[in-house]
Amino acid sequence: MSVRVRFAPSPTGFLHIGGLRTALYNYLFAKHNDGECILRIEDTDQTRYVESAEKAIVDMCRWAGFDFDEGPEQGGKYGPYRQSERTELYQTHASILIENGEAYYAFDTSEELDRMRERQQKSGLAPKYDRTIMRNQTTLGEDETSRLLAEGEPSVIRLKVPHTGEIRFNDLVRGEVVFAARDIDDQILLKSDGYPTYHLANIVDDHLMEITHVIRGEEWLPSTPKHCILYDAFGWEKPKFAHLPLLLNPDKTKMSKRHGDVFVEDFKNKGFFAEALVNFIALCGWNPSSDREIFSMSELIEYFALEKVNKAGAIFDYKKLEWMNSQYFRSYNPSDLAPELLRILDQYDYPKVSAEYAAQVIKLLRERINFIGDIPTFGDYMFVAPKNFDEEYKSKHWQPETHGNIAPLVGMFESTVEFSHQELHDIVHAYITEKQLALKLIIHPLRLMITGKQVGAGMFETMEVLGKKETLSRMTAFLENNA
RNA sequence: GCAGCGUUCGUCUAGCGGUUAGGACACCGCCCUUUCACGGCGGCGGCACGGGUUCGAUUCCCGUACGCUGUACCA
Repeated sequence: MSVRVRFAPSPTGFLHIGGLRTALYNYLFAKHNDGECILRIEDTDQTRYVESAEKAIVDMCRWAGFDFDEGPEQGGKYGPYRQSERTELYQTHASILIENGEAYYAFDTSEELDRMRERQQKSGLAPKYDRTIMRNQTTLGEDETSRLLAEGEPSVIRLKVPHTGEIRFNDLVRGEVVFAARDIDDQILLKSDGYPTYHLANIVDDHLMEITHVIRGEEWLPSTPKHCILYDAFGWEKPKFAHLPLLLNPDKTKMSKRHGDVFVEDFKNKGFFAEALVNFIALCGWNPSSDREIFSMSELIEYFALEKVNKAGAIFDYKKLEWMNSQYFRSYNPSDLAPELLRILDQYDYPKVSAEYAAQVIKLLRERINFIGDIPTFGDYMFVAPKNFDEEYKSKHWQPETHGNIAPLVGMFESTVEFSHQELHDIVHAYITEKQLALKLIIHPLRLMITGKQVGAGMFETMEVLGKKETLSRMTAFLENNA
């Protein structure tokens, strides 16, 4: 049987980075096994529904470099892929459970439930629906239940959990997991608004869509026994389960907005490359037992194995992500990145530059920064002549005799043919040899005059990219006004 | 509270009874050098604790501690 997995997000907002990792692991597992990865939208909570969320989720997965084989957009023979379009399915399946005696109607109001939980907590008991004292099919009897239903009394359908023995299942990440049946709650399956809860919808859909492996976050581990009971109640075969470790904040709590960026959009906007982000989150909780850090998507697919997924949660190390981004930054062809730099440059007041020039600037500066988006600020002087000059740098390297040492160079640079870094290098070295000067007496003043800053790429390379005209104009202007 | 899960350098991790406990990020130092980086070299730094099992435990078992998640007519 072919592998079929699903990513089943709830469309309540932007895609969380942890959600992206869950989706990615599902995708990697599916592709590693030549199987299908399905997108299913779990929009059964009307109160939390966000219109644009579904598109945002799909867009971010595409940006990250993967897509789904079936889903609301692609379609497929197991559709529809939005749970809100499958409500009848859940209702008929809930009815089957009622008829089998595996589920029952309940009429309790939320106030009554609150009071029940309060009482239980006061007496030190775990809050749990007490089937024997509440207003439901078992306490009210069949006649009364039918009467209330006929009258349109608001009702829900609850799972009749067999409260003896234990529920055990094998988790592909954690091994055998055991729960005592007595601790499992009579979960609501169908809400009074007619929509299913996650638990019912999830099981019905996974079964009908022939999902073979349920790969989801660890937060679902405690409700998995309920799902097992449901599969049994329907008489269905269970899929294999794999619960992924959580992505954590630095304080080890579940990664959340309080501690900074958590949405994929945030990382995209911040300027991270999709490949770097994917590479990084793939390695948060999984490792192919290698000393390598950099993996392409196809390599991730090739090596991915659920057996190698870690059990413990992983703190999201932003610094390491930045490092990884810098690795990708340096590996790309500058020309391919030029259009993106041009787009970023549009937000600044600099004169327009060509794509070729942009590529040269990328090549020149990328080893010094982590983000392509840092270029306009770190390398502002590549786009506009400096207005301010680093005071500390100037006082350190511009001495009374510096003007005299530098001035002759203007003419020499003027007479170059190519203005290449090699040519500039040769000229300067010949000059300092003849004048018996240390290179630093020339190179730092040049950097100051031309860039205004004390940090940057190699000076001759910088001058070459800037070009003869611009370089000389900055030098003469500085000599006249600031020296 | 109850339940489940988890615990190797600060962080991500390798390890699946015998290793000088390996790599990466971060940090520190040195080298290179035209500043800053990159790169190279080196350093710092870890098996939560206590019992077993075993000739031998980071590794297997049981406790303890700590942490996390769950405990909704949310997913």
